[in-house]
Formats: sequence, structure tokens, C-alpha cells
Amino acid sequence: MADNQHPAPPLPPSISSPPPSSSLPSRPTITLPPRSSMETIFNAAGGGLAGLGFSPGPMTLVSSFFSDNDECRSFSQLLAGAMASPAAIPSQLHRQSFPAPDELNSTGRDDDFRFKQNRPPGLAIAQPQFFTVPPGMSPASLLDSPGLFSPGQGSFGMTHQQALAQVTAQAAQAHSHLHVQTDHPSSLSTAPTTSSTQLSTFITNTTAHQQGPSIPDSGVAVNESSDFSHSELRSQPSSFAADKPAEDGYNWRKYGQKQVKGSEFPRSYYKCSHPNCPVKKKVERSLDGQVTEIIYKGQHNHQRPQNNKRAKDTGNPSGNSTIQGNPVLASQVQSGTLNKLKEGIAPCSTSKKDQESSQATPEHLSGTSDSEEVGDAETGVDEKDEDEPDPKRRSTELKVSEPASSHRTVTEPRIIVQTTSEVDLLDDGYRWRKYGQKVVKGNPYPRSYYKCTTPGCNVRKHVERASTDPKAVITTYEGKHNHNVPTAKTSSHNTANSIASQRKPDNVEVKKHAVTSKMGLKNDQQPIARLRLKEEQIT
DNA sequence: AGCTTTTGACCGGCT
DNA sequence: GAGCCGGTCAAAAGC
Repeated sequence: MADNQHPAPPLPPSISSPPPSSSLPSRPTITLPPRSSMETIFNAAGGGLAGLGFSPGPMTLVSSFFSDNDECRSFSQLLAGAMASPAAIPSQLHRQSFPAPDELNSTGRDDDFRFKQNRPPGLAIAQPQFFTVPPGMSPASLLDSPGLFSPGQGSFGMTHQQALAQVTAQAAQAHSHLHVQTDHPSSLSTAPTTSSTQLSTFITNTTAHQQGPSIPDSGVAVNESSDFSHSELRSQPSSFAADKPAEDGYNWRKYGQKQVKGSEFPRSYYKCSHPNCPVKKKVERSLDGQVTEIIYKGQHNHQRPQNNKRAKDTGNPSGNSTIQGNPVLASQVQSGTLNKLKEGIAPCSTSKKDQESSQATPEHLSGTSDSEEVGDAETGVDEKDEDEPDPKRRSTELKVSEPASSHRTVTEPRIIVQTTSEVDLLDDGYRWRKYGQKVVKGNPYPRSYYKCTTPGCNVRKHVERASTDPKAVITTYEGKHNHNVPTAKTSSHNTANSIASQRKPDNVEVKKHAVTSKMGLKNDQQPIARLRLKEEQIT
């Protein structure tokens, strides 16, 4: 690990507590990688991302990724580096604003850097952004279509998960160019403001938004962060079919329908018609029959019916919703969901097909278990609260309160998988109650969704692990805490983290936790750098 | 005949 | 304790 001899750039935005290991103390310790190493990563990733049309976003808080050996850099590390690149790019562009690495080392806390301070002019992100996926675009199509991420097309149309997958793939490619990038740091200049914004939206977006050709530019759903975004959205091909398959292969029986408050559209309740199968789903659809939201609950205890002639999505009587095992990444939520996000709604939104695919596939079932915490064991991060969960919190569910004035003409639903509601103690000092998780195709690890347990606080976060490395975690925050950090718990939480978290006024914030066992952490070290690249909430 | 859908009523949790 | 609300039930109707 010769690279560790070098000072590290002020890159790592946030470092979550590492999973305890036999040789590591409870306190996270991090040895910063050499600058050259970091720059190699970020340059490479950044350059690669820039080449892909990615760039960092102001609301992106990326925690770092450390490599202890360039030669041994894992694929996931590359991913982490790639994901961190959003932060890296602006940080390099504005390096003069950052403390020197040794300063960081000396303080160990001088780590809050606000990207807004260095934000290039014109970069304004007022709300969580949404991405559009061309209607009918399948995830495979997305992932197989590098053009989608080409500079010319931008990075829209990707969900958070897609972002991971895509970046993962791209990071691998970028790996081969690491040294080239390093040798030509000036290539960072190819990551201008606009592209920076792109990656911001790309990463911070938690609810993909599809704005198909049929949806005019309402000025709400489109990315507000940059002109580029607008143009990209408008440039969405109009040839994509709005009528997408949405069949999940299971049989559903509708057992109820109700007009729920806050939604202008009725909600339908379905049960899996398979005997003794507990799976239910709620489907909310617009007046024109388009599914706007699907909430799954439970998991199938049976195989998907084969040769099921009735394998139609009964949740869509109109018949234009069939899945047939071809998940589509596209998820689209428009102004209505934007409003939801404003209200701190769960940042989970993937396409119905995406969701159903993952859920309908037996190997993914575990990921939707009501109690499973996939991936936690690997990270060693105990997200379970020791406290006894409030029984009343069982079976919690995302409640959507949407302004009546909001308008939802969504052709792709939000997908929510209900899970248990453990009260989790994550590493930011706040108390989080897990209310859901979701397994996305291409990633064996579920996304977990948490809500701040403080009454009246609508802050939510979702934690996502990279498909290639469960230790690479992206945490996306939504909302702003309206209270102080709970004081009761101290030992397992990083105070600085808590404080930093408390100060988050952001709508969406992405942290990338790099983890640890591979990072050459030293016993007495603490995270020494936290780079906060985020956007103050714009009112 | 068997299944699904519809729809009003009921139940229970929450405030 | 009352009211609100989401979820579910179950009878009737439809396919």
C-alpha cells in the first residue's frame, strides 16, 4: 500500500462506521489513501463519468472510498470510486476551497465542505429531481444502451439502482483508463457544470420519473437543476411506447377498492389468488388507467404459475400492464410524486416491472421478506435497533399525502415493498425505522428504506448497496430533520455524523459509505474527512 | 359453475 | 371517546 504514503485529497465525503471486525475497534478508523490513488480513482471515474455524461451533483454527499492498493482495487471499489466521482470532480475543480488533507488529518473533523460554496453558477437544484425513462425502455435496454449515458444523451432515465448498475459497469471500463486519466488530470475539465449537475440528479434521484412524450413539460417533473436537464428531458425519444408490458405472472384477485384521502385516484387492493399466499398489493391508478403506484406486501410462498393463461396483471384491467418477466427500469412519477418527495415520501420508485420482476423471481423473494435485512450481516453494520419496536409500528407503510391539486399522469408506477418496521439505529445519530426494502434486478442486495422515528419528522433515507459490494453503500436522505439528534445513543454513533446529519437541510442527500475492512483502517483513526456536497434546500 | 370484479359496510388503528 | 381513515369483508353482479 505504497499509495497510502501520500496525502489524501479531501474527498471522502462521509465515512460510515465500519463493520466491526476482530481486529478493529468499534470506532471507525480510516487511513486515507494517497492522493495519487484517490485522484486516480476519481479522475478515472470522473473522467469516465464525464465521458458518460455524468457529473456530480450539489446535493450529493458522497462518502469516500478508500483503496489500499491500486493493484488490488476491487471492482466494487471502482464502483465506489466512480460513485464518488461526483464529489471528486467539483472537489478538484474547486480544490482551493478545501482544506489540505493534512489539515483534515489534524482535525479529523474539519470535514464539512459544502459544495454549494463552490457550486458553479447556474447550478440550482431546488427539489429532488426525477429522471425520465423513455416509456417502454427496459432495464436491459437501458443497461445495454450506452448511448443513454453518453454525453449527448445524458444520464436521465435512471433510477438509483440503475445508476449503481450502470456505474458499476462503467467503472469496470474506466478501470482500464485509470492511469491515463491520472496522467491527464486536466481531463477533469471535461466535467463542466452541466455534467456535474447531471450526475447530481442521477445519483440523488430516488424516485425515477418518467416523463413520456405524452406528458408535456409541466415544469414540475423536469430536472430543475440545469438547462441541460431540461433539454435532456425534452429530448426523450417520443417513439417509445407508452404501453408497456406489466405482467408479473401471478394471479391476483381484487378484493377491494377505495378512494383514499390525498389521492385523487382510487386505490385497488389485490390478493394473490394462490391458495394461502399472503401476498397483497395495492395499486393506485390514474383515471386513464395508468398505474401510478404499486405497493407490495408480503412474499409469495409459491412459484410463479407456469403457462398461466391468466397471468395477467389484474391490477390493470385495462390490459396494458403486463410484465412477462421483462422488467423495465423506467419508473415515472410526475408532479404528484414530486410533491410526495417534497413531503418526504419514500425515495423508492422503480418501475412496476422492475419491482415485480424482482419480487416474482424466487431467488429474489428473500429480499422482500418482511424481516430480512439482507446485506447487513456482510457489512457488519447492525441496523437493528436494540429497542423493542413499537408494535403499532408494525406493518407500517408509506403514507402518501398528496395535494389534491397535484396531478399525476403517470405511466409507470412507484413500487413499494412493505416490510417490517424495525427501528433502526443507523450511523447518523438519528433513529430510523425501517419501513421497506426492495430488491432490484441486478442487485442481490435490497434497498432498505428508513424513516426518522421522531414524531412529526418526515425525513426518510434509503440505503442501497452496490450490487458488487455490499459494503459500498449509498444513503439517500430526503427531507430535513425538525428536531435535534436524539441524545440517548452515543456509543455507536459518530457524533460528527449526527451533527452533520442534523444540519442537513437538504432535500436529498447521497452519502456513499465506503467501508472498511479493505480500507486499511487504523485502530485509533476516525473518519477524517467528510465532504458534504449538497444543496441547501431552496425554498 | 367457477372465478373475478364491484361496492357498500364493517373493523381497527390512529389522532 | 369520537371521528377519521385505510384496509378488509362479503354479497351481488358480471364474465
